Amino acid sequence: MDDLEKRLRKINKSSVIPVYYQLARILERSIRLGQLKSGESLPAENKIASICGISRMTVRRAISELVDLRLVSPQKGKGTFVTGYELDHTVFEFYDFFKEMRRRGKKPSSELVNVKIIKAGEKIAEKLDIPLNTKTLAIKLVLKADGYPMAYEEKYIVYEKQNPIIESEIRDPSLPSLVSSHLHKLPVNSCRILHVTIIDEQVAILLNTKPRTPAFLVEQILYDKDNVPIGWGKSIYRGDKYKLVSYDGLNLLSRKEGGITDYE
Amino acid sequence: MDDLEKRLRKINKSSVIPVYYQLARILERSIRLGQLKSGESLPAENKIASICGISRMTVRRAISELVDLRLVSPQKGKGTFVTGYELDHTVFEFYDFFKEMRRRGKKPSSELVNVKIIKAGEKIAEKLDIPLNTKTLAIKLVLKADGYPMAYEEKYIVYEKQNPIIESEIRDPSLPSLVSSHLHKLPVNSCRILHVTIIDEQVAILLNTKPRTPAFLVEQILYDKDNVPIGWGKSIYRGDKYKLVSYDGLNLLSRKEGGITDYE
DNA sequence: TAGTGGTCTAGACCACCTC
DNA sequence: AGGTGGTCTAGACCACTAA
Repeated sequence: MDDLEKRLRKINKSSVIPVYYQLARILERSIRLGQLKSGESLPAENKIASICGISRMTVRRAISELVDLRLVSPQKGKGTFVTGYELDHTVFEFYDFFKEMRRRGKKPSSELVNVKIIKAGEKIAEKLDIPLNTKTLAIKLVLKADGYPMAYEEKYIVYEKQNPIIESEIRDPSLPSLVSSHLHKLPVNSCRILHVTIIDEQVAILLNTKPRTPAFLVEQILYDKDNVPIGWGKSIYRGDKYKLVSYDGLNLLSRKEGGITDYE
Repeated sequence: MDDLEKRLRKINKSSVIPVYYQLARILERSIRLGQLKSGESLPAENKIASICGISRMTVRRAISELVDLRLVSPQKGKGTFVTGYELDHTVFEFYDFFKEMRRRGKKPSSELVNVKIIKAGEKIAEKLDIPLNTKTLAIKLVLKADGYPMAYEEKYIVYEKQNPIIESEIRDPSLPSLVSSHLHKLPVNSCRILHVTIIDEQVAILLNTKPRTPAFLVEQILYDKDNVPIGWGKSIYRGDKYKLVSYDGLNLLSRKEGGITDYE
């Protein structure tokens, strides 16, 4: 408590480092190192402001960073309280295949397995909330990084015959861009579901791997602004080539969250 | 452009809904519905302020929400620009087993498979960065929800003989709390890795499932404030009972990110 | 030089909570 | 009534960018 006050007084108002940033780091350290314990409250905003000799708005800016980090939660009329220890809450970021590969410095490409106009079967009809046998554009792709097969993807969108199918768009593995270019409807909401699955024999051949190995399955449903489903896709990522990584904690360098990375 | 101005003028300063919130939603809609396109810039902060008749600080508060949503990225001296279409960036939240089950309204429990002091083998020695054969506390658990086995967990921490092992702490499936109670060292950083795997025969028996079915494998490494590893654990979650769900997009109700959910 | 975003101030009023 | 966080203002100075 008293200890914290000492540290608060060390804030350097004429530093190039912003005051709100210095303050946020002081408070973050105090919490993460256990000097401010879960359930305790921070000093009042006005008190911090007067201790540090800064404006209350600057204090609030610092505290809002701690709120974003879920270290602290303010309660109107009462105070700002340190929340429970948060190393057991993790966030995994997940990017589209092309973005992810570019991020990793690898060259993404896609190979068309086939494109068909099909009549919606039970599963597709349910996912897209359309009648059975509605004409549906079905696209199957193998996704590669530096020419090496990494993932397999199936995408389904309702077919509009007036719109030609452009191959370059089909090969782009982003369902949102495909949907918006074919349907001229904007996907505004998206739901993604991450499952585990086992690679079957057909996909194993396409991915040049053994059947019955485990894999990530990412399902994506896109909705327009009226929450009508307009596209559905599933992607199978080789389990031997992917993992999702996430870092949490004090050190700034490791705060950056990871995404899919090589698994070796 | 002109259209946006019209909407900006509609802001109601005497509403119970905060001005910054109204403004953030107007800008968010304009971006998500494609009226403000990727690469375009928002009106300058001062301009928005004068159009709406509000303070620049309030405008900044609104824009900072869009930054958090990754819809927009401000550039010093130039302007604030709409970023690329972001339905292809997903965040999966992941909670500890106990927290997750309570969130779902199920009663979590754990069953000890065994607790041993072992000599670190190659794998553990490498993960914890300790010499081979160092005494290590090894804990194996089955995690249950409403009595039904859902996950299997192994945890390893360096053994300190002066600290007794308390069963209630062992059964708590949170590695951070286990480490801090046994070692009296605070875990300050955490690294989690999400893999896919296949359940082997021994685990299949414990989880009352068939062997060779797919599962999530979550690895966690904990570090103290000097970035020395102080605990390692792996958890295997039944692939038929888990999925990670995430919603993105315009609608407020669906903005809330999902976690692990039942898979039926 | 003019315009932009980044930081910061010193107030203000409010709703909420506790006493 | 007094303290707390939530919102908002009307300025200010700065560093950066572009013409």
